[in-house]
Amino acid sequence: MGRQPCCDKVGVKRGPWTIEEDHKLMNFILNNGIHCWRTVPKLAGLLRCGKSCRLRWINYLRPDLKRGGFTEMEEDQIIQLHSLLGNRWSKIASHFPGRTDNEIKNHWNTKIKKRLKLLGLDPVTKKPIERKEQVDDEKNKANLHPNTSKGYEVNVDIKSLDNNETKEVMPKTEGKIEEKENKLTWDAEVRNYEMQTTQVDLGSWTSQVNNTSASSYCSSSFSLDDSSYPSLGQYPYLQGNSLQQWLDNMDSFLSWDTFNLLDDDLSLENRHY
DNA sequence: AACCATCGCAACCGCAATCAG
DNA sequence: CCTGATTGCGGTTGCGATGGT
Repeated sequence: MGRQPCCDKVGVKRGPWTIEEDHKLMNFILNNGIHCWRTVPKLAGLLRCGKSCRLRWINYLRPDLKRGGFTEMEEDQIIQLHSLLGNRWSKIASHFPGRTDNEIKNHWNTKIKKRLKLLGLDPVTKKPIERKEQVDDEKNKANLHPNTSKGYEVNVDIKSLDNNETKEVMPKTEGKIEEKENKLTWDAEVRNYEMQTTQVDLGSWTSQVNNTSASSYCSSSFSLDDSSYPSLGQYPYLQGNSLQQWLDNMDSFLSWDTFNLLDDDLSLENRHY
């Protein structure tokens, strides 16, 4: 089945967002919630496509975003999760409240990969690079995975982490991971990892994510009249502040330190939008 | 000072998954 | 169940910032 473009690109603005546009989008979402991304730009008075609005909100405007560099602990956790999950950035990001998949992906590509290489480790296998090359040679000989030119994402090897036999992660370009067949094993694998992880209370985090009440403001299907949909009051750190106050602060929101300070005091709710 | 290379990150693109009629 | 619409995701690109020559 073919796919329509998300919007007709005629008359749709592209490129970097202006502060004015950000204000409009934020104002709209905080007042009305997200009913349907496709209608958001029209209702908010923006010449953007819904997809662009969604991305802007998720990656930049959401109040619960944690800005600032990744700590070494976070990096280590990303590396561990990546060895389990591969390039499934959204899954990885779900373990980092306030972080976006885009942010983690960028950080991985620009920093962590380099860091691992400096340590003489292959970013994918976390094994010494020499050994990886050997493996590649063997693959070439066997004429496997012609798409390796696509990059590192095709070689996720989590077998080395566990003796179970079913959790092989296939490259996306070769077809989607056999998620359904392997789902139970996969979930168990991730749970196992989470139980082993002591740096972050992943258990409570995932339970938050699974908690239906917590998911209420993350739902993408609510009506504009529905009191359960995301609104200003759903963001704990905004309670007590007027929308105008917050928007005023946003005049200088390129400096996100304000949010980071708030983040220190308030535990953030889950972040699936 | 001017130019070039590299880096970092926001934003875009296209596909797959999911939803709704 | 089928089909079209919408959302979510991961890969990639574009560009401003920064550093080096």
